[in-house]
Parts: sequence; structure tokens; C-alpha cells
Amino acid sequence: MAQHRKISEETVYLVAERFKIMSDPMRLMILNCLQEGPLSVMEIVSKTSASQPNVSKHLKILQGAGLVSRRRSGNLAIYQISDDSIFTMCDLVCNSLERRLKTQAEVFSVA
Amino acid sequence: MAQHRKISEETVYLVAERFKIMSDPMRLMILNCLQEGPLSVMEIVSKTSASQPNVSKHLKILQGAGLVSRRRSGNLAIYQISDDSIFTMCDLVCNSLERRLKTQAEVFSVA
DNA sequence: AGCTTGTATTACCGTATAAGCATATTGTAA
DNA sequence: TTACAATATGCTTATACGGTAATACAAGCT
Repeated sequence: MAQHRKISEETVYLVAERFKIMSDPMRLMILNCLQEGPLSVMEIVSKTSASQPNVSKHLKILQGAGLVSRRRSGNLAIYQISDDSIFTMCDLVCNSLERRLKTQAEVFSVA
Repeated sequence: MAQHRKISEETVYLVAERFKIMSDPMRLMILNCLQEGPLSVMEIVSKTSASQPNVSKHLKILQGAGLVSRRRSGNLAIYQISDDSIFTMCDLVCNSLERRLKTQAEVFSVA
């Protein structure tokens, strides 16, 4: 369960940085694709309808944050998730958003 | 546990937005302060050494995202956490960062 | 009413970042 | 080597965001 510890001021910046990495829709889509298994860059491109340079750039950022790892397979660069906690975080956010929408809906139905 | 469901493209933008809210150090510090209990704006200001308009602005953003709720007590505006999942997320990030630093340390000790 | 404290808002500035395009690099095969 | 496919990188532009300062608003007090 959550430890709910107070985080130090230095740590705050690292945590904020991680959240920033996760705060881009394109990157979330890429991670979403990779959830099913490792993919090459072009495979991600075709699944996301984003440009190849764009995908490459985002993959580099994700790799730099340690969320994704890279290996070469001949001509291809194969990327895969290297930190599953990102999906747990996404689930937490989804649940939070659901709860929020539900309470908002209640407000409307009462009014 | 994590459900690891695939999130829809519309949802991606909402999730990204939530992460963006969490990606600012100042906001994380404010949330960190509020973890111990409700506080007025000036109390947060004194704890964070940020300017009052700055704190107010961030609080508005946090409230808009439903992470914090506001009530008036006379002259004061009292803010408090309204979504505890944020701390769970912070813990996840902290643990992830720890793991990462640990493996990096191993790399160095081997080399 | 006027005064004071606490809070919110506005307007501006500087910075950061994502997307697009062109180009460079890497790796493979002929 | 050349040619080609896959991937990465620079560069530019547009946009968004955070901080600051000045100001406006709200609520209590005399």
C-alpha cells in the first residue's frame, strides 16, 4: 500500500520530472502500444499515425527516463517497457477520473 | 492491483492532463504540505517560500483538476487534499526512481 | 463608510517543448 | 563500394506554461 511519506525537496524535482515525461499524449500512446509487447519504431509509427521522427524523439525521451529500453535487431530498433509502474499509475489516474466524473454526474442529477 | 487495461485514445488526453498537473515541482510541494492536513493560502506560502499569487494560481489549477478542495473560513481560504491517489502515485514514482538508481549503481560498481 | 488582512486575477515576460521538415546516421544486402 | 531501408538528429516555428508585479476582490473590524 501507499506509504504516504513526505518527500524531500530534492526528490520533488525528480518526481515532477517523471510526471512530466508521462504528461504527453503521444508518449502515453506509445507506451500503450508497447504494453502488448516489444515493437520496432515503424510498428509504433503505423499504430499511432505519428511521424517517424516524432516517434523516435519520444522514444528517446522515454528511454532517457528509464521507462523503455532499446535493443537493436539488425536494421530495427526494438523498444519495450522497462518499468511497469507506469501502467499502475495510469490506472490510478483513470480511476480517479472516473470517481470525479461520477460525483459530478451526481451533482447534476440532484440539481 | 493494476488492471493494465488498454486505454482509449480519448482517455489518453485526460490522463496526460492529469500527469501534467502533477509535473510541476511547486504544485507537488503544495500537495506535500497539504498531506498533513488542511491549510490556508498564507500557511502554504510560509511553508513553501513562494509568492502568494503563485501559490493561489497553483491551488486553482489543483482545484480545477479535483485534487484539492476549497472552503472559506472567514477571511481565509482553506485548501485540503480531495484525492489521496496522488500520494500513491508519488510513492510509485519514488520507488521507480530508487530502483533505477540502484541498477545504475550496480552498473558502476561492476565497471 | 473606511481600513486592514487575506486571497484572486490580470498582464506581461522569459523559457521550454512538441511537431514538422530536412538531413544525417546506422545497418544490411547486392 | 553503392544502394536501400530503418532510425536518429538538427533546426525552425508555434504554442503553452510558470513566475512576477500590480491590481482587484472578499471578508472582517472599528
